[in-house]
Amino acid sequence: MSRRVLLVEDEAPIRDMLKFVLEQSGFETIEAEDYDIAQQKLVEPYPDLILLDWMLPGGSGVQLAKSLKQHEFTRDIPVIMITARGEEEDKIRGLDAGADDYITKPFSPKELVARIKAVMRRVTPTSNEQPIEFNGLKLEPISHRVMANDDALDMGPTEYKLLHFFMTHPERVYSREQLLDNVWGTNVYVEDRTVDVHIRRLRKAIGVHGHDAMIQTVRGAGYRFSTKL
Amino acid sequence: MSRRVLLVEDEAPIRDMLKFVLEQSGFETIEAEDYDIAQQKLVEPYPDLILLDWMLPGGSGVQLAKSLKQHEFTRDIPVIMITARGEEEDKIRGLDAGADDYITKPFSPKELVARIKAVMRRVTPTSNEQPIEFNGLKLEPISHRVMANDDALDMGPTEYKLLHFFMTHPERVYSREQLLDNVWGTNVYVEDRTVDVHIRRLRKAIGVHGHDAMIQTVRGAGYRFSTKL
DNA sequence: AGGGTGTGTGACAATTTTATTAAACGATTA
DNA sequence: TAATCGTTTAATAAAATTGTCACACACCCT
Repeated sequence: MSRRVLLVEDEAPIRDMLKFVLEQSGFETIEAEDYDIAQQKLVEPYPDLILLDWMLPGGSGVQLAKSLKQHEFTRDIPVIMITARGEEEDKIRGLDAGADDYITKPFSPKELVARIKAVMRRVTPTSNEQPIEFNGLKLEPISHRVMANDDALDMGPTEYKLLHFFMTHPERVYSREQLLDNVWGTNVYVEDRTVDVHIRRLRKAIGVHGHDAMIQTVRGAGYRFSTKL
Repeated sequence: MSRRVLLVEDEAPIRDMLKFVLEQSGFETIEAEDYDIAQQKLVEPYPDLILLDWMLPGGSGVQLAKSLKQHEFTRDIPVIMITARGEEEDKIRGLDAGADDYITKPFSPKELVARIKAVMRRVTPTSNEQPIEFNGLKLEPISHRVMANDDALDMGPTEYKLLHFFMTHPERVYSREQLLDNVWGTNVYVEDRTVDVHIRRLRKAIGVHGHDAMIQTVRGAGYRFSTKL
C-alpha cells in the first residue's frame, strides 16, 4: 500500500498537526514549507500523494500544482489542495490547476484521512512500495534495502535513490542533468561530474555480484539501466 | 542546443557580470538596458531565454514580461526574473506576468546557470521519439540504442546520429555536404571525405548482422539508406 | 587497356569524454 | 569538541571518439 505523503504547508503548527494525524494513520510524511523546498523534496522516491496548502506565501501553491503536472514523473502523483472556508474561487482554480480533490479548513482528521485514502484508491495503483527486481538484483522500498541473490548490499543514501530511479525507469538514457533533477532534486546546484562519482560508487556496491553491468555508460548521452548486453 | 540569452538589466556593472558568467558557461548573450532596447533586440534570431531584471527604471520589467506573452513569436520564450531579496510581492506578480522562474539577488553564478538550464530543459519537452525499424534493424531514441535482432550494437555518437538521420530519411540520396549539415550541424569545418570514414564505421557497426547493405553508395551523388536491393 | 575520378580502408595523433582517486567539506552525533 | 559518515569538488588517469591522411581499389570513359 502506498503511504508516502508530501506535506506542503508554510505554517509550522498546522504542519505538525498534519504530520501527527497522518503518522497516526500509518502514512510516512515528508515536509516542505514552501515552493522551493517542495521542489527539492520531489525526488526519488517520489511521494504517493501531495497535500498542498493553496495559500502558500508567494502564492506559489498554484505554481507548484502547475509545475507538478508539467513534469513527466510527478504528473501522476495525486494532489489534494487545502483551502480556507469560503474561498470558492480558489477551489475552482485549484481543480483547474490539476488538483484531484480539495479539503476546506477547518477539517477533522477523520475527514482528511478518508479523503487521502479515497484519492489513493482512485489513482492508478502505482504503489512504488513494491519490490523491484532485475536479474537477481532486488530493491525493496519497504525495508529500504537492496539484495543480490539474498545478500544484502551496502550503499549510501544517494546511491540507493539513484538505483531506485534507474530501476523504476529502465532501458532509458538519462543525462547527468536529468539525473540531478530526478535524484538530487530541482533547485539544488551540483556539478554534473558529481554524478560520475555516485555512478561509480553504485557500480561498486552492486558489482560484488556482477550486477554493475546493468548500469551502462552511453557516451555523449549519459547513463542507462538495462538488462540487455 | 539552445544557448542564446537576452539580458535585460539597466545597471551596466551587473550586466557585465551576468554577461561574463553566461559566456563562461557557453551561452551567447544579447544585452539590453531598458524596455525599448530589449524590444529592438527581439528579432530573428530570437533568444532562447530572457533574463529580466524586475526593477527596470520606469518599472517596465512587468510591462516587458506582459508584452512578451502577447506576441506570437515571443510567447514561448522562457523568462527568468531577477528580484531583490524580500520582494515576495514581486515574485507573485512576476509569476503572474508569465515568468517561468525567478532568482533572488544576490545569487551565485552557479545557481543562475543551473536555473537557466533547468528552465530550458523544462521548456524543451521530451521529444517522444518512437523507435524506428527497418528489416530487423531497430533504433530506439529513448534508450539511445541500436538493436539488430535483439543484439545491441555498438557504435560511436556520430555513427548513431548518422544512422538516426538515415533512418528518419530513408530512400533518399544525400551528398556529403548535406550529411555534414544535417548530422554534424551547419557551419562546422570538416572535410567532405570525413563522411566516408563515418559511413565506413557505421557499416562496420551494423554489418555484423548484414544490415550494412542498407547503407548504399550512390556514385557521384552521395549516400542513401534504403531497404531495397 | 589506361587514365582519370570517385570511394573504401587502416592507421594515427589530437581531442573529448568518462573513470578513478584523493582530499576538502558539511552535517550529525557521541 | 572531536569523531564519523556521506557528499562534493578537484586533480589525474584512462578510454573512446574524431578528423585526416595516404594509399588501395573500383568504376567509367575513350
